[in-house]
Amino acid sequence: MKELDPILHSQLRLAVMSILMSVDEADFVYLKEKTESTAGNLSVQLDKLSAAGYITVTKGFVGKKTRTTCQVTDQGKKAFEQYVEALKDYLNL
Amino acid sequence: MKELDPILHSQLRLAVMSILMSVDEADFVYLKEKTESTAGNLSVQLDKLSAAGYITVTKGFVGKKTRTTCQVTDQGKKAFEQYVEALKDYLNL
DNA sequence: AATGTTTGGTTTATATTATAAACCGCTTTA
DNA sequence: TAAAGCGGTTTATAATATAAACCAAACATT
Repeated sequence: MKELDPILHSQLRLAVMSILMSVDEADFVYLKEKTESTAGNLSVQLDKLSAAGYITVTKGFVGKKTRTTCQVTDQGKKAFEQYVEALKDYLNL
Repeated sequence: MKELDPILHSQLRLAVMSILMSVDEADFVYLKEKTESTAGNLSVQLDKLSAAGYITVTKGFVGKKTRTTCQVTDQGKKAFEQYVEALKDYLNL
C-alpha cells in the first residue's frame, strides 16, 4: 500500500489544497470562510503547506488593509495528484 | 465542506478498513503484513476501530496458537462509504 | 483626540493522535 | 530447561491538530 503524504493527509490542509487546485488564487479570509476554520489553525496549516513548497503565500495590500493571498505551486499540484492516486487504492475507486 | 470522519482519516486504520471491505475476514498477522505496520500500532488501531463499532475482533485458536480475526460491521461499512463520498468532494472526483 | 471595536492575522499553549519500544505469556526448538 | 519465536498488549514518546490568547493597524464613536 502506498504511503499517504502526511502533509496532505490532514483535513484542513487538504481542504485548502482542494480549493487552490480549482481556483488558482485565494486569500486568507476566503479560505477561512470556505473551510470554516479558525484563523489560528488556518495560519499554522498555511505555513506548513508553504514550508513544504506546496503553496506560495504573498502578503500585499488592498487599499490600506493587508491581504494574504495563496496559490498552489507546480510541486503542490503534483503532490496533490499523487495523493489522489494513492488514496484511490485505499478507497477502492 | 463535509467533515472527514476522524476514525477513518488515519492511514493505518483506513488501510485496515480498506482490506476488510474487500475480504470479509482477516487475521492480525495478515493485516500486519499487508499494511506493513508494527504489531503495537496495529493493535492500538484495531482497538479504536473496534471501540467505534466499525469492526469486530474475535480471538480464537488454530491448534495451540492464538488467532485474532477481524471483520467489518455494517456500521463500519456505512461509515467507510460515507467517508469515501466525503473525500470525493476534496479530491474533485 | 482619546477610546473602544473590528479586521486580519501570528504565536503559543493544550489536547489528541500516531507510533514504536518495551513488555508478556505461551510454544516450539535445541 | 534454557533460549528463541510467535502473537499479541501496554506504555511511553513524539508529532499533530486545534483553539485560545495575543498583537498591530484601521475604523468608528463620543
